[in-house]
Amino acid sequence: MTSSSASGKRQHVVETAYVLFKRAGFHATGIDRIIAEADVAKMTMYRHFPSKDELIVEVLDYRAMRFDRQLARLTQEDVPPEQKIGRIFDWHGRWFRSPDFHGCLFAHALAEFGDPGHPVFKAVVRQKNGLKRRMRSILEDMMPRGRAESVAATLLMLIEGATLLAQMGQADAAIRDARKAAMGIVAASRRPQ
Amino acid sequence: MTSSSASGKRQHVVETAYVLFKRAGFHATGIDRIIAEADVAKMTMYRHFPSKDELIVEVLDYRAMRFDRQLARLTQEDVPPEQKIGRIFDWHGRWFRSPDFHGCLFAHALAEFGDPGHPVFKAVVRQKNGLKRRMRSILEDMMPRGRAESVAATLLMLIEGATLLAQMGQADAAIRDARKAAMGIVAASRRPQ
DNA sequence: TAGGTATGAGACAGACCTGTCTCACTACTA
DNA sequence: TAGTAGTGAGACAGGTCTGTCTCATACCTA
Repeated sequence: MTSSSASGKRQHVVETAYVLFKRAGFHATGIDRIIAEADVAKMTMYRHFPSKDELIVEVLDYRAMRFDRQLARLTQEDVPPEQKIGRIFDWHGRWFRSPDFHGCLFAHALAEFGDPGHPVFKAVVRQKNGLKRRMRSILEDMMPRGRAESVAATLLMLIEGATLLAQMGQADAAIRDARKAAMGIVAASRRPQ
Repeated sequence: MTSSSASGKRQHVVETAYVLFKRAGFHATGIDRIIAEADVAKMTMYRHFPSKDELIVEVLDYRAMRFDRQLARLTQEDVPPEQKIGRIFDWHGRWFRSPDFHGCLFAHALAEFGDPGHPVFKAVVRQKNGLKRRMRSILEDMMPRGRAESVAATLLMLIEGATLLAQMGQADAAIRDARKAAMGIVAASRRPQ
């Protein structure tokens, strides 16, 4: 990490904070810990982010962007909608089995910042709605708009629930059951009524 | 609250802590806040609970017990299994609409205590497995044991996902879609294959 | 060379954290 | 009446928290 890169330090702080927040949570991770791990001066951090809360929002937005990009790449290919949905669930299954899986950072953020007016809360809502919107647009190719919204919400619930069960050590069964239920719901909703 | 009741203070601390944890989270709620709200001396609290972590476990176990009791009462009547499952979802719907709903305290605890070896983590797993077990035993009256386990896990995921969406302000749509999906899955699994 | 920008290092403030300790008080019981 | 258990009030220790401040240093560019 050379100091010449325009905002190298800034991004490095975001990524370091992400890892720490993911492992230990938001309140339990102090600024001192973040700057020590990132090997950055405290003032460097505070010059880029006016407060810890804004750093948290930045971390969440950054991860949401990366997640959305992966999702887009995963579903851009010209395959049937069912298969696209299947790929989303498969992707989650691989995520659950990844070595540093600690549950959903956004769900955790919602747990620690439950005030709907808080910027962190809003960042979480943005991400979850983004995922739902993406699934809905896939489903709209095979069912009416209103039905697609309902089915997308249901799939989102299955994904969120599976993520929670995966964090409790039931990753394999969770993704299997969730995927099966999802495919069943999608198949049952095929065609305009 | 008379001081004569054997463990009146103890239970009062548990219930006060529950309200505060629910609203603000675990790390964000300090001991000082709890004893001030409960109007007890600090030593009174520390004589009953050796540490904050053990108080948290006590709060979770207490809430898990109350929840399980309500669930038992809700499903003891002699009605078809489908109807029992429907009642569980309806109960969650009412919970989502209750004035002081802040999401699932156990899911929040999992977010803040992600270490599988931590007593709080274990308390969460106990509660979630308890809910799953109860649904499984209902389902076993209408489908094979292995199928009941899978369906119960799926219903649990729907409930957890619906709770998260409800916290994000989509309570009505969430419980409607989750209930509908659940009833569909249960109906599709009826009879021993 | 001169100037501007980003950074490093760390002291510092003020608040809050968990947990311990002492001493006095109340209420009940033997 | 004497003793015991539970409690209240608050000081206290030692640590951590967020956020601010100063001063020195490195680097790039004009």
